[in-house]
Amino acid sequence: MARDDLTTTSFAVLSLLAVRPWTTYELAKQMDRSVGRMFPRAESVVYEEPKRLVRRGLATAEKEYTGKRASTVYSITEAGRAALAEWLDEPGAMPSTEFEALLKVAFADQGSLEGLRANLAAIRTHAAAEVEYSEMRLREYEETGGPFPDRLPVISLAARYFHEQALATLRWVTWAEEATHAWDGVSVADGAQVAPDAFRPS
Amino acid sequence: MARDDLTTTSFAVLSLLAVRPWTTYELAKQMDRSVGRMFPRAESVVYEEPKRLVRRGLATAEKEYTGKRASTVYSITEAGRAALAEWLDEPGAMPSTEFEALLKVAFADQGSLEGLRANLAAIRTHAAAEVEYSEMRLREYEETGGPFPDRLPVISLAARYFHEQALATLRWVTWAEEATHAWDGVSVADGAQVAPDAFRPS
DNA sequence: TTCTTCATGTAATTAGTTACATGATTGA
DNA sequence: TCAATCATGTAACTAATTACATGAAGAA
Repeated sequence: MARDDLTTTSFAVLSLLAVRPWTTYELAKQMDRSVGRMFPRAESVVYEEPKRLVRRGLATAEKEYTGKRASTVYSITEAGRAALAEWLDEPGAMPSTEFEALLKVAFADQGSLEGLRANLAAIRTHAAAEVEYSEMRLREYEETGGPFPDRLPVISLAARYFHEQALATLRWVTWAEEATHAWDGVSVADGAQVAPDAFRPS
Repeated sequence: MARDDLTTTSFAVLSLLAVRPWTTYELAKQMDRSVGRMFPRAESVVYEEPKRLVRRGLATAEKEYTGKRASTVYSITEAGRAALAEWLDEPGAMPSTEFEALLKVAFADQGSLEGLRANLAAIRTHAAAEVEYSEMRLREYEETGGPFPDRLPVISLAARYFHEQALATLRWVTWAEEATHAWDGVSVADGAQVAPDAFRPS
């Protein structure tokens, strides 16, 4: 008897199913758009999860056809809603971040100044895009209410989190680029200095 | 012939070895203290990596004894420094975050108001601890220069990133708790509202 | 003497990734 | 007719986690 326990990924998919029924294809897109920002998962995983939920009785599958092309629509069951509510009642795991580019910044003194600058530039580009994206989403919510207007109270909480984080990263990288601007090298010996305001954030 | 490619984890360990030689035990501790914040890994992984580096010729191992108790000290080789410098020259991966508690906030309308509040409270506690911790670290760097004073220019860049992020999360959760304070329920029907300033960050 | 820290592993398991493959439908 | 999107998978692989186990040294 294969045990397959429900993971956070399972509940992420179940959460989406609680909003409305979706095909796996739609689910994969939607994971990317919404859930993917707090819990990114590969497409292939998202395709497997609904089946597991069906095996557990938390969802049902229904085949539909567009001409000859088949698609499976998954819906949440009452048992699914109960399991979801139970899961939601327990506080979740705190954030865990992987940030390779920042790791390279922290050990930039073992590399080159160009490497450090290239890394900071890449982070800046990404952060700027994130800010733009999150502001676009906030505008969309404000103007149209988004695809699920009745979910806006909770959605706006999460949306604002991403906006704050993106802004913080952009502020940081702006400061970091300025702080390293005068450097002639990557180590103290070669002309790297601690910024005067490094420990006294303005 | 087993191929074992170097992962970001490998380079994380190699980066530490570039600073000074360490035993696996020290490495595991240090990963937790420094690298672990941008690239968290389980202890057992950290115990395996140095061996892989030795196989690749990027590090050397030397046995030492404290009485009868053996420990292995790993050191970086010239080839190791070269490989590290090469890796540092390429921009690294952008941040990827898993945040289960926020996922629960985003779908709180499928649960209970108590669940949402408990989650926000847990996030607040964690964020406050993070702010405190990062400020303690910043103070330490300012006052003592930290364990590697010559690395301070790059270390202070990373340290300030964590501080900014922690502050941003704390600001957000403070706002979120206030925004949900007047709610009587978790859905619009039950008395959840979009905060007046949800889309206009002050 | 007892607890904590130092010190190093292994075994079992799995969630997840990457890459590939296939074919239908729709719109330009 | 061609590209993009819709729609769904599988195969191979592995990095990583959790949990357990052992024993020495030093401090209280």
